[in-house]
Amino acid sequence: MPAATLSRDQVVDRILAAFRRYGYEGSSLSRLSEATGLGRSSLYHYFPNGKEDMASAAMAAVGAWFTQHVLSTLDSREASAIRLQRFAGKLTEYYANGMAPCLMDVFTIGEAGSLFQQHLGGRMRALMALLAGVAEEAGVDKVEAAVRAENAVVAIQGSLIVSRALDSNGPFLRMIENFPAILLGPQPAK
Amino acid sequence: MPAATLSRDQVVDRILAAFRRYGYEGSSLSRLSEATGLGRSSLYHYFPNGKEDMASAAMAAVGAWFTQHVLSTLDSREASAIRLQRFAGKLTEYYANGMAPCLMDVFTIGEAGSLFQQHLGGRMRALMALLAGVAEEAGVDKVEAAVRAENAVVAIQGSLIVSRALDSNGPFLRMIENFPAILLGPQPAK
DNA sequence: GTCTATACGAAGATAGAC
DNA sequence: GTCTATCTTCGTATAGAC
Repeated sequence: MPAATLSRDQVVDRILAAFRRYGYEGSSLSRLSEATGLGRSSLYHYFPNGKEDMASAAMAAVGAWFTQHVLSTLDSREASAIRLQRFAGKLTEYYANGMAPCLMDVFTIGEAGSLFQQHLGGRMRALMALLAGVAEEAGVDKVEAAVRAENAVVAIQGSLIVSRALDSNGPFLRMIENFPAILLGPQPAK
Repeated sequence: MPAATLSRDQVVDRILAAFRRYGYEGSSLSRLSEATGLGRSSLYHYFPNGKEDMASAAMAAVGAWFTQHVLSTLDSREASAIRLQRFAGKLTEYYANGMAPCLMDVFTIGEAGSLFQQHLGGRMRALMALLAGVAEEAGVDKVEAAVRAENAVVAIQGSLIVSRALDSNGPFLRMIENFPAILLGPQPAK
């Protein structure tokens, strides 16, 4: 019933959603077919190398979305705290308030790990570098900024897992609220 | 070739290792058979309900190991900081210096999520309660102790993911070093 | 581009001999 | 308890018609 004419981008978005939800091995072609409304043959038309191509496309799509909507929030002339707040807001959107898994987590498990580890590592490093940059601009020492950027991505990923395990988005939302302080604070005192 | 006579516990340990490494869907019976050195029939002899039974056994095994070796470190009359340091040491062991995934992460993905979410939630809550208790004993306010316990498990889980994504255990080891401070510190200042 | 059909192996599971 | 054999369904992939 998703029927009719989905653009390729829309197809990839649905594939991405399936991978995030079911993982790489858990996303069978049947599920991907169902998720996109496309028959197997159509899927192979778009992605000649099958599942691996679909996963690559999903990675590329999430990369583009992140760059456009999330990372771009860090690139303005406003105060660091404001930018980080906007950044956190976009994270909240992307992670569906903390209940949607991160592809960087899901794809480090199982076969996908070996297939995409390098790519994932690059993404993670790039994100950390950007966040460290924001902290530095706010006057944080270079070394300390790198530490805090690492703490920030650790907090994002960890809060997603804990939220899923508890089936409650509390941990994620608390992380989001505290997010600017992770990078800028000398300690929010809470 | 692992051949001969593995005890049931040893069998379960190998099954657990496979699940942590390949995830639930990624751990096919073939892989589990190979990992244990047992044929399919033998696996079904030990685990009549197949893969789901194996996963339950793995969860139970990791629970027992954690209780015996990790959680027990929190239960002494020594200073909180000392206990947390020992706790962190055991975590390091369990997570193989940060390079072995956590079952709580892996089993929140895909089908395993629906099968074991409740169990996982209970474990996560129990762990947080214990850690919060240690912080309280050290004089941290009850509400703040709960927040810090949550931050602690978030840091554990997040650092594992970031370490895997970067293919470097740096993030995990830094988290371990800082672990007591997460619960006790008014801020380690770095 | 999408459909139907089909191939083929893998996955999960069971039966029965030993 | 383990082995061989078997069964069924599923997963991945391709061929060829429309």
